[in-house]
Amino acid sequence: MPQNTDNQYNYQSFQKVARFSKEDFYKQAFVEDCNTIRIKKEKVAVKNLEKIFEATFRICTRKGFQGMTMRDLSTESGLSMGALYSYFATKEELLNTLQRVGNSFITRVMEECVAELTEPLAKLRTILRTHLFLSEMIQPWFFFSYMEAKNLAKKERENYIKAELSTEKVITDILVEAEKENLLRTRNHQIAASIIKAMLQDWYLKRGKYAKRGITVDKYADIVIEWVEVYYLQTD
Amino acid sequence: MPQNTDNQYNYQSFQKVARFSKEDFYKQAFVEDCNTIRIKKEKVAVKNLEKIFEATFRICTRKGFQGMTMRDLSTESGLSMGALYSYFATKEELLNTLQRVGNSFITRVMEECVAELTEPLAKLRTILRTHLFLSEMIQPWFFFSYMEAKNLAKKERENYIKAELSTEKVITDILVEAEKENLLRTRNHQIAASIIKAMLQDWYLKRGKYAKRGITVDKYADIVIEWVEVYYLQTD
DNA sequence: GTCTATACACAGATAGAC
DNA sequence: GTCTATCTGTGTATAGAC
Repeated sequence: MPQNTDNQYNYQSFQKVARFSKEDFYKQAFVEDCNTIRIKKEKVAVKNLEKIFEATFRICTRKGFQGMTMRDLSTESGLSMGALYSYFATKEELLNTLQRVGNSFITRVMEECVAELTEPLAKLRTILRTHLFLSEMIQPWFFFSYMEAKNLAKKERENYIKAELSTEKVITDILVEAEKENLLRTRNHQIAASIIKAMLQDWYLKRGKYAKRGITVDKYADIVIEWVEVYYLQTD
Repeated sequence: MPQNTDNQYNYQSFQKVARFSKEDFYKQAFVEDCNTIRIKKEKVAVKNLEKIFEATFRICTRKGFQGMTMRDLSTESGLSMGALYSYFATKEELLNTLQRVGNSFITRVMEECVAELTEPLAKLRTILRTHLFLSEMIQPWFFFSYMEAKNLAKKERENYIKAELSTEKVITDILVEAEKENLLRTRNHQIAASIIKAMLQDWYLKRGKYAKRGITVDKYADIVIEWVEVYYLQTD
């Protein structure tokens, strides 16, 4: 992971220095599911999983998972109906796989990003930036995951909620820690964390709007951090 | 409309003093669509529209509009399949109607709420509170509208986006006006408005979370306004 | 104005050839 | 490992009785 001594930590360095990329996402999908996937050649499977996932995101952005038919997916991915079903048992299974793979990918990256940091404010800034950079890198996944969470089966939906709250908890904990070291004002940190979370989510939910206005992810990160700092560093 | 000389403006007074309520929502739906609705007795129609809309919200919160079948809707609303189809021509038409009615209702209320106010900061606070109170009163509609916007036909989807941006524009304009009168710091008001919009949306998108934590809409309004004021009134 | 019964299109899923 | 052809259930929508 990058040594995030702050200023030089931007989206470009995140992509370069980090030990992961979009491709790892699909490789991880294969490794996690290779027992249920009928195709055994890793190279073939990873390539097709990428086609399937990307096609799913494209279609679902327009009409949602329930609105996507397997024939849509077949056309858009370039695989036949039969081929599709050798990568997952049912349509619902595809949804579960997508959610699970994304969540474990994100959890891993978020944990790695602050592993070497100790100073609370640096940690806070890094967490916020990393979350935004991640949601920039795999925006379609974040959007999809948010929009389709309600269609998950019970067990998988619980996982989703756990992951949601865990991000918020990470932020809350850092805020509490920073206040203890007198680096921040006294505030209701849990509430603040959920407001901050809302700002982070807006990035991947309204990606098109920000793109149209020429706001890059680095710019947006600066904006969020500015709001947080003004809120927490303001002197009366 | 209430004379919103601020402090006493809360959710209770919003409901009491305002010239509208949840019931008006359904009445408006009938008036707007009475030419396509085959049922001519207003009392019957309004009562059934309420059943249909409420059932739609309940089902779609769980499985989305595409996931809802007409049989689901028939069961949940207590009307037969045949009866349902005398209120709208197709399933898609139901979606369009819901979006349209909600949008015009909201537009009307938001315009009325600041009609008698001139002081920019009072206007700002009132706009923010009113938006939150509205999304509290018809939360299921806000949630539904946000989640299903992508399923709309072209024309109706354009309307949705227009309405979205219009809220943001109203906030931006007030911020610009307030800065001109030296009531606020110089900031990028359009960006600020979109951050504020994200906070407002979080209320209806994460209603359950806030309820679980005992945060009322009045409390949440105070929180949002605090963030905005700290951001805009802070002195260097 | 509301119901039941039904048409018929299209969805998810699979078998078996290549 | 991938394809085409096909089965079967379920979806939207309507006709016509009450």
